[in-house]
Amino acid sequence: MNKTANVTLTLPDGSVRTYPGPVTGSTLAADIGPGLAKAAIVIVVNGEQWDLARKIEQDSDVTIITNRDEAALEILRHDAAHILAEAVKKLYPDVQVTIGPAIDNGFYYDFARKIPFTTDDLVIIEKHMVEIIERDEDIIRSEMDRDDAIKFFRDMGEDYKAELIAAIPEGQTITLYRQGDFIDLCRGPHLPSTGRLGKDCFKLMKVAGAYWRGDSNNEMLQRIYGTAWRTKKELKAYLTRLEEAEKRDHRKIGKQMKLFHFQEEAAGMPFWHPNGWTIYQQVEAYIRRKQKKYDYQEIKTPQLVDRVLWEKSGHWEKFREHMYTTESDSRNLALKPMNCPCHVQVFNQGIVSYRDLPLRLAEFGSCHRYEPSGALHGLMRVRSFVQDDAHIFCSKDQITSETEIFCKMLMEVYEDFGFTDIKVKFSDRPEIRAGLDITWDEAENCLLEAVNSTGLDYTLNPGEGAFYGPKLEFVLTDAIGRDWQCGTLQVDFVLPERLDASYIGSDNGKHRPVMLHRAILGSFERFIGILIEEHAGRFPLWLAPTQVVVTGITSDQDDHVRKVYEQLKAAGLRAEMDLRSEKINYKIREHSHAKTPAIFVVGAREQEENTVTVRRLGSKQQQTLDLSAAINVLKLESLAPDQR
RNA sequence: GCCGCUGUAGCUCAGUGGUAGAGCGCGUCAUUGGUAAUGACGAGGCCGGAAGUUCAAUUCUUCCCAGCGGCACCA
Repeated sequence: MNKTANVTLTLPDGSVRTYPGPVTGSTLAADIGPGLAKAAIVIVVNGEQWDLARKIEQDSDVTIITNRDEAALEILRHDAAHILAEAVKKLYPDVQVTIGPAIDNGFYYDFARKIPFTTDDLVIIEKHMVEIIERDEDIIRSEMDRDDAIKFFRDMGEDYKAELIAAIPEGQTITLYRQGDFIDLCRGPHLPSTGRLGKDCFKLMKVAGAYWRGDSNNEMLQRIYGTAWRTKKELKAYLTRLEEAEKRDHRKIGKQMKLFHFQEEAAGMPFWHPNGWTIYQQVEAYIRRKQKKYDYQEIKTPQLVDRVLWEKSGHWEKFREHMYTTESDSRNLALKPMNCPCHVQVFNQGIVSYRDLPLRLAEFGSCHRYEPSGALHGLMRVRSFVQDDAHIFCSKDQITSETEIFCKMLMEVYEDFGFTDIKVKFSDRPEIRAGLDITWDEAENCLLEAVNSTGLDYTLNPGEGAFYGPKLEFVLTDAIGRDWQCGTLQVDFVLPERLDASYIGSDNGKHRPVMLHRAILGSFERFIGILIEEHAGRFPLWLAPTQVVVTGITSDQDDHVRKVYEQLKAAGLRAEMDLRSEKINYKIREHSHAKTPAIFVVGAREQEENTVTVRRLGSKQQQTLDLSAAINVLKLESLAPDQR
């Protein structure tokens, strides 16, 4: 290449700068202005992020990324990971560094070390990180030959790094980054120097174990998590957000509002209390109405089923470790972990005609799964749960229309619960699966065609299908931006085959039906957990365990309070009364804390006029209404969204 | 299941090698008050379970169980 050739850089606004030879991003930024030079983080060269110090030798389209850009976050977090690694390496020379990527909201780094880190270590490491930032070391990129790099790291005693390099495909450039005397294998890019990460913009959060390369057969490494932001203010906002999320934690609210509890003797299996069960029943009644509307038939199937059926269905082979079993009458029985094989048994009774299809069988099926102890998490991951499960038995040419109808139903349900931000994922065949590849080809094509015809946007989730078929997964986003996968639709050609389901077609011949497994809420337990966190316990009236509390100003109104309470009950409202000889302030405070949506206060005046003074949760306003008017307002509002 | 941390009154938590304490809640009594805490008194604990060390264990050690934070798993 001609060394003196001009290099012309084109900026996003179309302006052009020409240099007499290779030029770095730093130089370009400085030429444009000192402000930009200071704020610049990396430069995007023809769509690829480059370090500012890297020489651009060809004419290129470039964009300078500054610390004001969202894209800066990832780079900065990645740097934070390197700084963490340098600090740890310095403080604990016996560790081996492995990998340390940027993640949502922060970064982590995995270290191989015999002794685990303690939270005290974190404080020390954090201090040392601040020192590294204050030293403001240049971060220097270099390239190295593959074999040299492997030897280089092996000689340093960094076997994990050597293993990582060995796994990089031949021919790919291996880049190293050096800051001071710390060198790490890294794709980059990085900030120009360690000082560019604000010393008060990051925080180490927690230590945890993590398997080397994410494989539970491998040894466990020590992972340190941190968070990093562009400004101190952003960091603070993030920490506040975490605190807010913690206040919504359904386990905490579940205790406060007496919704449910767990105990050792039944780990992972909720005990529903009256308040929680009220919510549960509302949700169930709602779904039952929806299913009726969409022509589902509800059934109920046994809890304990002979192992033979699970062997036939294929579940035994894949999931026996996670099934509860028992023995009785010299039969091996398993508590059902799912409902589908039982639903096929219902389908198989008698002879089904093509005229009966699609046949939609729904069950609020109570299932048990022996989940690994470490997976349990409040209501979100339990060992006993109930699904809003249903199986649609149909012919192949009904898959598309059934999918469309299901998607419509699901969207209605989510909207009624207040979730409007829904993502769809398409999961195709997993590595371990049942059925022939041609069967999978067909199932995947059918489902793809179906989802395309719904017009919904979806993303591909490769290899994440169920073992018997591909699936759509529906992910909703809650009030504080967290995603929850709830709904699912799975196309299954395998189970009908295995359990020998058939129907008589118009040609008078025997045909295999297709099974569509589908759920909208997923499990009631988990969905209610999500609702608790979504609403932070302040449920809309139709779900609230207690909808209204009536109380008097003095005990002179006790009889009247009882009458109002009776009228509320007669109106079908979930009412309570509070006759304690406490001051009104005290009672208001207490019922507000209990998140009761409405408080009716009746004093001498209200009793006289047959009115109530209404105070709604979240408002300090009060309004005096005729009793019958107040009851009507609540009655209307307490209707479920599908009943309005 | 794996790594780490935690387990004390109904709840939230303090504490100690010599068998325990606070606030809230709960009960009793007084108080009858107009929209986020009226006061006094009182009752509550096998300090997660089992072993071990010790004159003595809630405290130290080991194992188990459960919870929490991650990892892995999730039909």
